[in-house]
Amino acid sequence: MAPRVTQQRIAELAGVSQTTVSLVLNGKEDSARIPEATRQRVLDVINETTYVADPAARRLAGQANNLVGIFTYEHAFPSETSDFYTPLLTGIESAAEQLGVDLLMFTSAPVVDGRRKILHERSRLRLADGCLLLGREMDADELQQLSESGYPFVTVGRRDGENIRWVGLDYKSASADLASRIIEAGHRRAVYVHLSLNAESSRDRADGLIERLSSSDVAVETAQLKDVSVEQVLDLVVSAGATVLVVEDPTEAETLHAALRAKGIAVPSQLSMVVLGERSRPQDQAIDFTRLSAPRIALGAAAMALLHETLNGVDEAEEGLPEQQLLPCALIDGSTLAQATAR
Amino acid sequence: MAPRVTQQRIAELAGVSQTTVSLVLNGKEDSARIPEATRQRVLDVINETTYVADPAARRLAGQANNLVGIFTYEHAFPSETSDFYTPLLTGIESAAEQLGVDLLMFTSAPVVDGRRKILHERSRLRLADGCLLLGREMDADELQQLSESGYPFVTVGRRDGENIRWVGLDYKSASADLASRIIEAGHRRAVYVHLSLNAESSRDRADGLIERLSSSDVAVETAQLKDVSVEQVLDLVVSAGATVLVVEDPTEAETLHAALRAKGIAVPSQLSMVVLGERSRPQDQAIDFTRLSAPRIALGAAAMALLHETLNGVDEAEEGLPEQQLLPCALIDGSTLAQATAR
DNA sequence: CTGAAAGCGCTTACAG
DNA sequence: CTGAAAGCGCTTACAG
Repeated sequence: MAPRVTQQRIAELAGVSQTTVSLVLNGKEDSARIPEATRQRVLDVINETTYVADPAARRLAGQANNLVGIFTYEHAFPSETSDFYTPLLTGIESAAEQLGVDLLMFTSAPVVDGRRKILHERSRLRLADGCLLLGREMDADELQQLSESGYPFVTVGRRDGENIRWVGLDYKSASADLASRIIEAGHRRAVYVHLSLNAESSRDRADGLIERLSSSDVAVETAQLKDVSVEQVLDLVVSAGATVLVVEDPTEAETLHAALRAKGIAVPSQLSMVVLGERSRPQDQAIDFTRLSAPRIALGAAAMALLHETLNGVDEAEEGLPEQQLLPCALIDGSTLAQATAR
Repeated sequence: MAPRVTQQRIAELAGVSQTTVSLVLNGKEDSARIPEATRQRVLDVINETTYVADPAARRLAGQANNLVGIFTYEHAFPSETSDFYTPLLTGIESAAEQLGVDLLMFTSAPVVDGRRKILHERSRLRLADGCLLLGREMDADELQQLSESGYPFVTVGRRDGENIRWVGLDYKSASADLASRIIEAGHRRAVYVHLSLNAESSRDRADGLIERLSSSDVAVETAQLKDVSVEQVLDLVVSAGATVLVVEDPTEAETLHAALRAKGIAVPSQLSMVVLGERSRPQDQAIDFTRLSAPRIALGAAAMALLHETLNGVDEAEEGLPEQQLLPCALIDGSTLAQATAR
């Protein structure tokens, strides 16, 4: 392998000192004013050699190196999770491009039980200036520890816990609004199929939905597909006398919709369905559910912007971003919520 | 921000020198043998403080960077291109994880006319040990220049040009094999709808298909949907008297299939269809085309492995990987290729 | 067995 | 205007 090009080498080629090269690269306008001729000579050599300052050395010497880490608790790219991560990464990528930062994906973090550990013996988090944390569920202790270490990070999604910067989605309000529509349509009994409530995003949805429904005395039975079968969910719908089935996860919603069809139960004429999320690619939206639509691309971009501000300070003209921010979700009418009818 | 915990600090707490701490952390068994008692005392302090060695400093002191760059010519994550990049990134990610390297996505490269330039003024390519290049079409000059600079890189996909390391897919053989099936089914006239032939992958498919068909005197008319409308393609099929429509891109194939259905032309009873690719997610495979299936996840992983070997040398026990390698594609029978019938 | 010291490639006061 | 030098937190010969 060719020996690494260093500032020292650039300096020799340009006939200046290593300090001058560094100054040309990072020179604040006010500090040392290098004559245009010298400056140009150095820049020419740099271009010829495609030299780039060693990020590790820069960092050690106390510089930000425009490297933002991305830590995903699960594999980021497999298709099973791509619905979750892809839109977030889309937003992050476009914001990163605009801000001129590169993205460091921490793929080397060991995966234990299908999840990555942030803080492990060989954690390389500090190679990046700061880090974006993505995942449905995060370990609160680990987050707290990271926060106390002073390492700058922003989580994508609301998190419980003190002093953590995040940008999340206002699932609670949107779920409550959907509950209102259910109430207005005259439904009195509902079944709610949700994911693990270990995730803040799932708790927020459950809270918003159930609080609102309960306040109007709508009865809600809940279940997790992790624990019970599709069959059992349908049985629950029948035994509870529910006229509306609310489902958190859009993929599970499609599974349930197919099962209902197979059983000859028509949606929404015999049973209404409301979904608290949607598939990430419009063309994959098989059924036009009455649902909430989360701005996940915007979420990724907003998280990136907040981290960038945390690292580089507030832009002069701008106001500072809030350290914790909830983005509103849209409601999609869809065609699966009908007036309640006696069953 | 809390002051960073350093080896110096650990050393003070454990009552040893900084060197000893370092030795405890990285000590090769054979070099310095530290007594178990000292060792344990140091480890205890490290555990209490959750100390992690600064990777930047480690790197500077001569430890491997373990950073592999990913350069995509277009945005990597938007859903329009996700079918293309996602499976590749899946393979890259899992290989990276296994090899213990992190991934540096060059999102800061300026996008000009929807494509990124590799070599620009502030190229940060050298942040990474080496780089994987992804994209349907690449600028041959740019590639050559990069190659001459001595920077280690591997392209995902076969490339024309000297001395370039790549892992590609054997589209040519697979397309020829599909052509053989078309011939065996008795077809004498075909229409081929392809993408821009600027890409090696498209040229390989066209070559394999057309050479084989021509060798059996099967007539082939070609068209690009970029240039002509769906309507015009259907007209071409009719005017050419084709009994089989071959399509390179699976998404375009679906569009054409829908147009045929709308026109009342049944596939395959009235017109056979063969596709030289497939959607990346099985569940998105709307129609069971007779097609070729490219191992794109394996492709990503193989490219990563080749780059890693380029950077770190050949593993002792192993044989070296070839610098240029074509992976075989599978043929899927599907249900859209039938015996030719007079029209 | 253990520590002082050089050096990795940078940035940034500080002197000329 | 320009460069010598200290220092960032490590690893690793090299001396005790």
